[in-house]
Amino acid sequence: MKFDVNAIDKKWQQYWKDHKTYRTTNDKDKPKFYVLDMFPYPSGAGLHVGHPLGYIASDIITRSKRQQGFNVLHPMGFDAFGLPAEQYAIDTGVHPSESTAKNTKRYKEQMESLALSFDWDRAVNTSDPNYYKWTQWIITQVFDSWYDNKADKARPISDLIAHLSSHGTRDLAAAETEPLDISAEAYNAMSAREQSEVLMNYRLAYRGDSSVNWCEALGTVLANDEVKDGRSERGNHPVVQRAMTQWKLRITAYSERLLAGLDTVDFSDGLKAQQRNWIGRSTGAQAFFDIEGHDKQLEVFTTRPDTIFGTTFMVVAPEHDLVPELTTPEQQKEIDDYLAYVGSRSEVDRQAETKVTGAFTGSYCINPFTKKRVPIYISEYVLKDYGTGAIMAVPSDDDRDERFAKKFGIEIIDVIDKSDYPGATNKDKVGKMINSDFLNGLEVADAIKVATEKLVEMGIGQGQVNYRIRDLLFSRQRYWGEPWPIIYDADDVPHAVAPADLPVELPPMDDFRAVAGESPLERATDWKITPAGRRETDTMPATAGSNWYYLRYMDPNNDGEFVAKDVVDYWQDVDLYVGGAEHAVSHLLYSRLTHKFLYDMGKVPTREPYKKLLNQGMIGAPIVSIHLGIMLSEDGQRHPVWIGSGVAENSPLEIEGFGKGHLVLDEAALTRKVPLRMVEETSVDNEMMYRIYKEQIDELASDDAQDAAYFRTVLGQADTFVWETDKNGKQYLELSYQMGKMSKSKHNVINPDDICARYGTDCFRMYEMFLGPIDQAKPWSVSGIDGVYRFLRRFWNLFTSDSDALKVSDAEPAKEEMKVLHTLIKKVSEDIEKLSFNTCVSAFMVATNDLGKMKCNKRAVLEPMTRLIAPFAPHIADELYHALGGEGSVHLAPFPEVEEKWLVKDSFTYPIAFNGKTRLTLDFPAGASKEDIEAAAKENPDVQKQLEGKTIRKVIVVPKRMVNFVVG
RNA sequence: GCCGUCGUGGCGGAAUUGGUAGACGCGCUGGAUUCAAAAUCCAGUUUCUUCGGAAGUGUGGGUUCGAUUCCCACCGACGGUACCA
Repeated sequence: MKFDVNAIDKKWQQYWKDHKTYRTTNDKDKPKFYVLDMFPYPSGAGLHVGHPLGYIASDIITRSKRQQGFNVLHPMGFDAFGLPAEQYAIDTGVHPSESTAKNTKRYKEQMESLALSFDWDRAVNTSDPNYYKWTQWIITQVFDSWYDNKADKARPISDLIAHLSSHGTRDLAAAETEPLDISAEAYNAMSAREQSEVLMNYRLAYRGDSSVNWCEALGTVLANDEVKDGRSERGNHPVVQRAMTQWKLRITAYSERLLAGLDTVDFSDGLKAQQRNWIGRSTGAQAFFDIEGHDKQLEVFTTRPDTIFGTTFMVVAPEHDLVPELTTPEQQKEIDDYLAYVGSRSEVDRQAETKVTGAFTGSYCINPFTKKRVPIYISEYVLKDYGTGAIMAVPSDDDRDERFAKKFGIEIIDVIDKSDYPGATNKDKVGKMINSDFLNGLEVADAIKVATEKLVEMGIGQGQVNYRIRDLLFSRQRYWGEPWPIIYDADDVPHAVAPADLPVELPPMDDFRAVAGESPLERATDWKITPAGRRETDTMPATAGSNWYYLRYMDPNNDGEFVAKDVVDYWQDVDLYVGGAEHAVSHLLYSRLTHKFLYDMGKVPTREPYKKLLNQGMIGAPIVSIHLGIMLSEDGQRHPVWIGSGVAENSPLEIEGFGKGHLVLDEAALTRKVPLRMVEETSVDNEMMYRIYKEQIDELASDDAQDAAYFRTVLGQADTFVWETDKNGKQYLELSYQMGKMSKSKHNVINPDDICARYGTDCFRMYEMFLGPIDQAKPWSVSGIDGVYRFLRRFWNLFTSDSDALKVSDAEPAKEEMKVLHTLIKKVSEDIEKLSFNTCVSAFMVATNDLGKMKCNKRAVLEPMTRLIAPFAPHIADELYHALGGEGSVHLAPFPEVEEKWLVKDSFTYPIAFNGKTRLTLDFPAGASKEDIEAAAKENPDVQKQLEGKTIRKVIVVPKRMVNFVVG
């Protein structure tokens, strides 16, 4: 029996594969537990050490639940559609289906070598037609549905058609793009095309005009969450606003339920807050202002109807529909100039500077409360897409309105006396109303109510709730996604493709470059034209496939349904979902939406897809840089040189072959990143340092690794090195470093394969868990992994003799030994439940150290330990379990249960504190009463010494905790 | 600006309901073993100290017999978000 980690890894990985140890059946007799990892997009770079953090954590939960008798669903799959694969294809000419297949294979191999206990027979791939058939089926269901606000659920479109043809829009409370007023007669008299347009106003998947994020470089529109700071999240290309007709999902119909559902799930507060912010619910009032000399009114949304008396001007968005009508001839030029200015500014410009700009239209509104004329301006600071695209401006109580008023010389009327609330800002919504006629003297909260009632009474407004969230843009003009399963007939009326005709497969294409905002599928003419009409050529975004994948794992090979009813009734929902926080809004919000829709359709039994969510923290790595300087030699020559990070400008230098001189650092003294592998991590005077040694560089000549080639290129950029010498006489350069995200371009990616090959998979798994709390960001550092390796070796040594032979005794274990075992079982069981894996590893170390000191080799202690450590170190556990004569795999053996009788203590060690400061400890029997302890403590000579010359004012005794003397 | 998370030795981090701050590991120091090295093992390692002790969990206050933990104010780091009416 040898502690050969690589051989043990290989042996057991093969065993588990051969025996299908992790196969999960839909066995309804056992209690279920569903542990899900966010499935990855399989990129060409493979996994780095940051990825497995979550995978290992969920695997530990999975294995322990399995050992506890649960039927555990723990699947993995691939989010294979999407922009990156397609961009890669365009860059390299490799078809996305090919690169995806290759990367998927690599990911699977890496995951297998990490001993992640997935049931690979249930794997899904979103780009597989057998999978996206059901993605398309779901979207046809969404297309053929509308949202009934009265029933507060989605209903079939046929119900809506029946309603429209018998009652028109009367008594219809539906989620809609815009309010319609159509009689039954009018509806029935419409052409098929016109009726279809009416239905589009209500469908949950609909085609509509709007201003969208257009990315020229990617040739497609993007959803709001795919745009960051006016640039595309993928590729960092500029994004502009453009009016286009696009497919959308009516997520706004579900705003309220998406908010309410957050209270029922176990997600972190931060994540819930992010979703709430994204939905952005705000309560206020709708109000209509008369426009002087016009029939039309200007509609605004305000959260502060109490401040209408302070409204001294109006502002509408530059893109607002009424702008042309409002603009008077005298103001035409000014408005045109301003619109031209706005048009010239990109999203990035607009966000970068928040100058006060605007222009007067020449028109006026009438303030409904004061009856005064208030001028109407246009300005960038009012957004077309929020509220009604128009505001009533109250310069006294809104900072932006105030800045605008000051710039344009508009009157400011104070309407709120905040003197009772020192330090209150406008956002606090507090104070007493002044200069406001019937509102005077009211507190703001009351005034809001009264003012809203007044608006209703006057018939010019009402209370209203507004949301920031927009309908979800669900079209992409790209190739690598699910085609929208829609066919337009001869009248251009869209129809969902019948279930029997799904999937609508992607046509094979070689050139799928997007051209001028047109989907590449437009060019697949044979595919596009069908007997029933022309196909929709837009594809769906990557979220389409990932929105519902957790359901497909339950029943991955079902040809007749996306998931069978009895199966989903058994598995229900995800008990624990593990993944990165970067999906806080997009993926999690959209899959919650899909789930709620399926719930309305009666297809899933639960209201929320994910019960509990765990976000693993990012693992950072040092980005190490080498410094370039110039040596100005005495003869005036300039030589670029590599120097240590600590060498200051003007330091005298002397280099063989270059002569004497001094160091110059200028703009060109760039720092170059170096691959981590070439770098030595050391600690000098307790300071963490990174060094590169001369002897390592000398070795590079014989190394043909990619890193080395890069490094040689870097090193070629200077004439020589200015070496420093350490105490052993070795020459080195000191490097500077900072912590950062792992990325290929920073040369700080650490591949788990390398670590596993060197230390074994079990060591890697335990080390990742040992790094710290799972949900916190932390730096990767190789130092420390040796400690975990040593621990595993010591753990192994408990079972073996010096000559590596199994040496386990059947003798009765001592009480102390059983206490160590059960303390460990208790700690590990509790901490797994708390998702506190780092403390589990510590507990294993403590127990191993203790048993090592006791020289314990009793089977009754060691055998349960193999079952206990199995979720963490699956290979070594199975090896030792079998060595002890275990049958089957340790991973199907019962998880040890704590026996409290071994944990009962006869006595407790009490800290004895004086005025709260602990000075000594004393042992008292476990059953001792407060009085006994106090009396015994007072008699103790050490205590008396502490009490000398002092008066005891009070003695606090907490049994089984501590004793505190309050003295004076 | 707003929302959220987090501040503990040289480093990663631990500390149950408010009850011995620094578990465990790394690193470092000294020692054993060795021809030597690696590996392994043992001891020490918060800071200051007049060697009696004293201080100490970002800063300043508060509650308490007792605060890393609870409350208030502030400072800093990270993540998200932003003319959102």
